[in-house]
Amino acid sequence: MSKITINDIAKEAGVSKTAVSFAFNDPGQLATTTVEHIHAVAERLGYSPDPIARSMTTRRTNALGLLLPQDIASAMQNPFYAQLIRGIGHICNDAGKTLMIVPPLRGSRLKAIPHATVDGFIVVGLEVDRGEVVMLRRRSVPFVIVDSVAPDDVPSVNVDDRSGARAAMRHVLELGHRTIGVVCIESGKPGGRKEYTGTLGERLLGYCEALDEFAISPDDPRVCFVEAPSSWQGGREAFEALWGHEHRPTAVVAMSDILAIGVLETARDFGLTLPDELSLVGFDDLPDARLMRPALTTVRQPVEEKGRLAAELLVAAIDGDAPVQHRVLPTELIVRGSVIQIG
Amino acid sequence: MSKITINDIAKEAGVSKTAVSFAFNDPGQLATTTVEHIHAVAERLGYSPDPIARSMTTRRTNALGLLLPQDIASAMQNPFYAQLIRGIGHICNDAGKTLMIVPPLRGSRLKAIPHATVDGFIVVGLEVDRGEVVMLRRRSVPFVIVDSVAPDDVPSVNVDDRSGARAAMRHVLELGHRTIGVVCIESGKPGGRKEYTGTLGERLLGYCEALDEFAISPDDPRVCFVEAPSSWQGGREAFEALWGHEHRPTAVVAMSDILAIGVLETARDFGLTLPDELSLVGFDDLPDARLMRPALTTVRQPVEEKGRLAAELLVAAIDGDAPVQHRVLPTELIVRGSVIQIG
DNA sequence: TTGTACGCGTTATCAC
DNA sequence: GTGATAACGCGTACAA
Repeated sequence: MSKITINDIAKEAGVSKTAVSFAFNDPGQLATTTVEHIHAVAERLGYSPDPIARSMTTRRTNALGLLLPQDIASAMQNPFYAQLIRGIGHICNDAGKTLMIVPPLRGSRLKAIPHATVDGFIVVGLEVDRGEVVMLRRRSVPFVIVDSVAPDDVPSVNVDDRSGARAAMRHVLELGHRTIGVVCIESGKPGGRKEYTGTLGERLLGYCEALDEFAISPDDPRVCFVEAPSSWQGGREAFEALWGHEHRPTAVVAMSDILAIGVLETARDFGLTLPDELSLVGFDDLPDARLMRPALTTVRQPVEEKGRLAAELLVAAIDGDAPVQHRVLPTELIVRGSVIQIG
Repeated sequence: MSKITINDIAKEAGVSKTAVSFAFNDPGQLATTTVEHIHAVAERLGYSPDPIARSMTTRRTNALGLLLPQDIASAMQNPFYAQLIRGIGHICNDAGKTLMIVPPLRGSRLKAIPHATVDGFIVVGLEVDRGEVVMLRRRSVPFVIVDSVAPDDVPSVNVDDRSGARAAMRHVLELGHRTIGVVCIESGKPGGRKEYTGTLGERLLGYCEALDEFAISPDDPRVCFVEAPSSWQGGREAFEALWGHEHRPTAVVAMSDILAIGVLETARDFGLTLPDELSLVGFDDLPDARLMRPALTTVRQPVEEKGRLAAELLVAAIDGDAPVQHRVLPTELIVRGSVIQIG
């Protein structure tokens, strides 16, 4: 029994394809008895309209795409994405959409873009070369950029990373720390942190501004920058690098909570007691941050709100009524127990 | 500048549609110069093949569907899904697939199934009535069932919930606890836990078997069952219910870690010290379980492996070479610090 | 209610 | 060996 199509139903019910279509999509156009008859036949034969064929003419899939910068497994390890997806999910729910997670295809986002059957994309972690933007334009589907500066005609959602980062570093400095490890998120680009742009650049700038307020140069030997992928494992690597460094830090400032968590766990493995022997501040305010012991002092960014807003803008763009918006959401330092006064 | 189609390219390049199609999909069929010419034109005009039109003929979307029992936002609050998705993600990565998250549409999974443009579904949290199975058959796409008993001809992945649950309850009993709160996952069905089937039923059975080993009836007044949705919030409700109960438990056994976490946090809000004043055991072994203080004693189920396996089976089914498999993965009690000896 | 054109590619089959 | 012609997939939309 191969696939039942609308033709099978039309034939069996003795009506036209159009009638069958109406019976499912706009029953008001047909006599009640006809509708019932068609439904009965469809039921009996086990007919279900092919969603692809439908999309072909409606030009709609009712799916939003989330274009990831990395494979799904890595992304899902980072609670940031779970939260972002939650935000997007609220809108999917309201708007009756599904969510397609689109990872790079054979290592390339450019390859992934042309294949996804979605009505539009939410793009996170845009790289500096921005080939994606070109490719997305080519697809001629709407898209929304998250956590990167966007072209004027492309909606975007960002947070005030710089202020948040500045507040985090300032807090550490105010509590007397001067030997500080800074864990940066690896950009994947050559040039390292000198070439940071977008979110990473803003956070780095914020850190440096705070250091500057305390008359500390980023090149001061007591301030040690390391880079690591934003993951638990990355945090482990970062701690190991910092701990092997000439000046062991009294405080670690991390660009993400997941990094901070990795640092914390590894520090513990090394026999350290926190926060007594090492202070720690993160960025993101994941749900875990509140649960950890010590509870993590961190910078809250409204990740869920970010997802929600991005999805809203995307749905609006898909529906056509889209005054392009560039939104910047606030960040906030959340002081918990992971940074102590010293000196 | 409306949408560029294959016809535009063919016309502009002075070739047939076929040639353009070949240039993209099977360049070997064409002379090198022709291919280059076509690519140049496509580049200049900004052509990108429409994935829907392509799917129309290939009958492939290269998307796996994950059919959720609840809306995306709720699901993503539960780390179980993040982990499951990680597992699926590994296979998506290897097989070059995307992952479509399909929540109920207007409250109904049955409505969601016909609309998703996917090559197959992974179905979690199947309800007892199983209308989904009928609808999925109608769609005539392959599907794999996770965490429910499946028809013989449908692949499935389950874990040995009963043994795990039995081990958890036995552990609590062995350490001397006799006044016990059991937090069950709400099935959403009338009849409550008496009507549990599948995963929930197995876990409940496991608990009861362990109680039986200690000659305790499930109806013993010292054993108090409550039901709550499997979420942080559900854990809160559960604790409040248990704490208002006549016999305040010395130990709480929860059907999921996320419930246990909610219980723990709420207990803390009530001023309790854990594990001294309340022992706690979960189920799942989420990453958080290890991080919490006290670290959570729980039953590990290989969630990620479950996702991976389900995706593997689905991909195999899609590709047609599918000897139907019913897999049951093992569970294991992980003893950490959240249950103490009493009496 | 129906007939029919149409959407946008893919893939035989066929001609040069 | 290269490339074109035309049928096909499965619904929807518009005129009749």
